[in-house]
Amino acid sequence: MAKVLTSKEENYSQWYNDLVTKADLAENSAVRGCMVIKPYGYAIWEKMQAALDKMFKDTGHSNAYFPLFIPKSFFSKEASHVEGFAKECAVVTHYRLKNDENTNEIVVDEDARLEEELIVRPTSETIIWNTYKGWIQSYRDLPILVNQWANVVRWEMRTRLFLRTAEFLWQEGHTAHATSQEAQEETIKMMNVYATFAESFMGVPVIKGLKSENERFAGAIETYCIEALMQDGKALQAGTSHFLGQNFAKAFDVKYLNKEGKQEYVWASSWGVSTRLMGALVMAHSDDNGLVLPPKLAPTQVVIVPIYKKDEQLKEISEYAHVLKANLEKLGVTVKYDDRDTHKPGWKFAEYELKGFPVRIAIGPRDMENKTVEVARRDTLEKKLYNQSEVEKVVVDLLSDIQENIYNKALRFREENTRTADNYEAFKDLIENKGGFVYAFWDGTPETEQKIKEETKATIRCIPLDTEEKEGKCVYSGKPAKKRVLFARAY
RNA sequence: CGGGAUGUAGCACAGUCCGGUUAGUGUACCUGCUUUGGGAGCAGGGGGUCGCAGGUUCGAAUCCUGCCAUCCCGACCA
Repeated sequence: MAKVLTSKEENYSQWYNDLVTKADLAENSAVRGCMVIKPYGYAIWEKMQAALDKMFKDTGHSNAYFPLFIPKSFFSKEASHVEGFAKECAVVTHYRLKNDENTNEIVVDEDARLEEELIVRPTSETIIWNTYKGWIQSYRDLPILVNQWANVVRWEMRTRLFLRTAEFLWQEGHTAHATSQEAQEETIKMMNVYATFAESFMGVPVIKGLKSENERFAGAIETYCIEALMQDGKALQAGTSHFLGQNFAKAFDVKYLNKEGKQEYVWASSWGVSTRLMGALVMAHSDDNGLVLPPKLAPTQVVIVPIYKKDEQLKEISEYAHVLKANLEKLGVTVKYDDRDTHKPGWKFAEYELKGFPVRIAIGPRDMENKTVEVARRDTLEKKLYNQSEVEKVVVDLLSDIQENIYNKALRFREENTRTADNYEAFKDLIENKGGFVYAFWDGTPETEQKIKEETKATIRCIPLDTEEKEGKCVYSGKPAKKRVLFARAY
């Protein structure tokens, strides 16, 4: 198992020191759990953004931007929504500072108190629906298919780097529809977009399903999700898509005139994924040598490292390396040629493995003599010699092979760690001693789910969409149950 | 906010129990020479409010009191 993100010591290891660091905001306060995303980490996020953004555009969505601040009154209009988020909100109360004459320190100017407090968005449903009210009059104005790339703040009691930070980057889609069916189709469509992204870009297999009532988004009728399994046997919610019904339309009085000339409330969906996905990427694929990035999301796919003793050797190698780099770039491959003289080849090998570069090409005097190069792949750490005449093709093929291989490896891991429990003793044993996903019958009540959570720390990750209904007995209560649901301990 | 642990150089730690030279090790950093096919070697060098405040003492990183912070486990959660 990879050493990443499993304990304190390892949390601060170099594994993700390249990606992120904790922000040192205050010496003496409750401010915690903020992260600085370093350039290399941000480059990965940009790759994710680009791929997701294209998928959103391809499904008819446009980007827009809404305010960071939400008036408290907007926030409290949807009852279960405000209840769900109330305990984790940052609140703006003042708009000015002043110099204190006595202490000569900068203090909050009490005269500049806001009449109505502003909430720093933990999610944007309220301010967006308040805005949609003005955009929608007729069925001709629908649907509205909008996405926003933004930061949000959730003042969690306990944070965890990448997975649950006080401030995080994400995208949130907010759509408005004329019919319930259309909104539900949108909800499922976006869940599928997320699943496709996770599997074909991140190389992380996911289970698609519905959240139980306990785990549902505050304000949603149904929450769809994708659940992934990390290498330490814990589950991670990787993305959610909510069918909001008419809850927000009613709260913000968003009605449209239908073809029959009748006023009707608008139907809604919202969906989001966050920088948590970077945590998923790290935890799903890393090994003891560091990150393993899927080629489709690696900021740089290939690194070329020259090996030389004399300057003339470097000059000769560099001439070839530049040609190789240009050839690969023509084929759409991103390449870095690292001819720094400040580090030795062995140091560079270790460094690029730590950073997860999918392919490394080493070229030395011996290669120049034999017209070969050494190609190493990150996922298996295999090294092979190839003729210089065939390298370009080899690399292109290798990149798609790596992409496929790391997905298959993660899929195999998930299959090996997915089990079924038919009684509570077996269930507890699996959760406690094996980890991973456990399928078990559930009677469908929140009470049972809560009891199981209290006793085992396992929660229902989702009610999977692709498993058949069949008669069974709840693993906890023994009452009749219709379906096996997916349990796991989760992040 | 409860339970536990920890705070010593950029990072990782030893020293604390049992007070006593100039606070140490690894790594990172700087200089020089030799090196370069898997994180080089040697020599020299810079870097410390020992978390903060108070107390005990001839003398405190070490003992006492208070405070602060961090991490892990819970409650909360993308």
